[in-house]
Amino acid sequence: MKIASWNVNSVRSRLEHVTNWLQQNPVDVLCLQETKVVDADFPHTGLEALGYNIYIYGQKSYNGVALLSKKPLEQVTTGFASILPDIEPGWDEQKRIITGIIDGVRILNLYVPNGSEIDSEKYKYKLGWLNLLHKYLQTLLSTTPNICMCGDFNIALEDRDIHEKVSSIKNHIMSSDAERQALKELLELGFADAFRKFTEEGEHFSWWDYRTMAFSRNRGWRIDHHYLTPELYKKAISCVIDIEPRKLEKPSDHTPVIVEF
Amino acid sequence: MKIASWNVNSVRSRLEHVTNWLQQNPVDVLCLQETKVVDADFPHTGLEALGYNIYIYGQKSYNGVALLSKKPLEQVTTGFASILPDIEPGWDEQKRIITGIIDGVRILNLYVPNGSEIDSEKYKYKLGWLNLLHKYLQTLLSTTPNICMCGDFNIALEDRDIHEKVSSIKNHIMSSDAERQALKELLELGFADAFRKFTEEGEHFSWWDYRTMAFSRNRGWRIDHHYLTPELYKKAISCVIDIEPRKLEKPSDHTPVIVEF
DNA sequence: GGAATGCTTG
DNA sequence: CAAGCATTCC
Repeated sequence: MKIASWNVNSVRSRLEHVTNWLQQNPVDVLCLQETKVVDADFPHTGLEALGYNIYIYGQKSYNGVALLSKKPLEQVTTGFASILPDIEPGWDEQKRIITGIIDGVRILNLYVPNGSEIDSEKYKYKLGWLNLLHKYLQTLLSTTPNICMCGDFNIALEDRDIHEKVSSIKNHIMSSDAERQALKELLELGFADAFRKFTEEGEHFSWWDYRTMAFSRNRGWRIDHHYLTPELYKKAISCVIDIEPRKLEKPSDHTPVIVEF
Repeated sequence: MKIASWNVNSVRSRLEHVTNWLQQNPVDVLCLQETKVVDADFPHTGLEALGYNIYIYGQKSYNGVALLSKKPLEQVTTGFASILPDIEPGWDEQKRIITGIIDGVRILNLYVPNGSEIDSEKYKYKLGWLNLLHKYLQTLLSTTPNICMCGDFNIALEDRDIHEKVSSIKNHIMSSDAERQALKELLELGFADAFRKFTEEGEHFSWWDYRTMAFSRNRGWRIDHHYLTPELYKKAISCVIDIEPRKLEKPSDHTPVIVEF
């Protein structure tokens, strides 16, 4: 089974890239982030024509996630509150989580907040969001032990996940201690990085800023991840970053990552 | 010699259409209107690669005209004031006129004001502008008797230049009596419509509103013209509208018109 | 840098 | 409907 994750930075702007990529890469499930569209306006046509079932959780302008799956997914739920009914309302105003089950495997598609700048309000929101995700995962694990948690984490866990020029900067957003610590604590629930099962060296990235020719200089960050529970991690046979879509005209700033197990 | 006129509705948005069209249609001179760009930002590259000399008279956001010519043009001048130094300042704030000479023929490239609505301030500006153009032409004719005056006139001179659905409406902008009269008075200086030398029937248009599917219904207007002084008119061997560019993705609302003499 | 919104123009 | 602009976000 192949599960891909791709922050498309507007599914409507990227529709042709996504459909072309799926024709070349007919993965079982594609997890999209930053769809930036309300559900009523999601571009079903074209994706459904390729044989995908579509599950969406979107909003206007920002955020938004979607699951595309060849086989219908079971138990699709969106937001935190469906799993954690007692949380403060407001946490689901930003549409960032969608999950469903395929062949007994829970696919969890995340768009973790970016955080803007260290110590900003958005940074605090990011840490609070990750804290809530911790509880959310505990609940999920109690019923579905096999989870593929993937998406745009907006966190590079290690310095080798960041290009040389920036990996030395202390406390950059997406690599600050508090964010990394919060992510590590999630992973200690029993998740391992599929990409690092197969590739130890650095200079492999999934996101390059649009500015300052970051892509042509390969000044990127690996912030899109697939984290697998033990049984799935054991079964994983590959995890690759496909940088081709980043080379196209008007690309997303992210490129797809694909795990196979 | 082939002289084309094309209101491109932003030369930056239409750059690929223009370069592709010029490769298929290597005219001697291409007159562009509504370039919508300041001279510093005009996209020289690509057009110069096709072997064109570029003469521009642009402004931010609105209007703007340009001449592209295989051979260098002589005596290129822009605006009214270069020819009519005594006019009130202000008439050249909107960049709508550029002219130059090739093989003894003066090419005059115009973007006549649209006028918005009958009796509006913009309508009065249009009539004032045409009145000034009259004086401008008298001066030009005294030194260069062979003139190809072309561009977007924003006037359909006769009812056969407008699709059936609208040609009955009295006093529509672009076909009101005062505009037509102003244009006729210009032509009485000694200009004739190159297109009508070869084609008598209606239903030939050069502009279709983006709205209401005007192009697919062929609800257009013929408002882009080549008006020739007698000797050139005699020499004219064709004048055609090329509707192909209007069929492309993200087209201009106008399409090129080409005269050959 | 690119996509979103809301604005103005044609 | 499709340009432009200014603004916000990442």
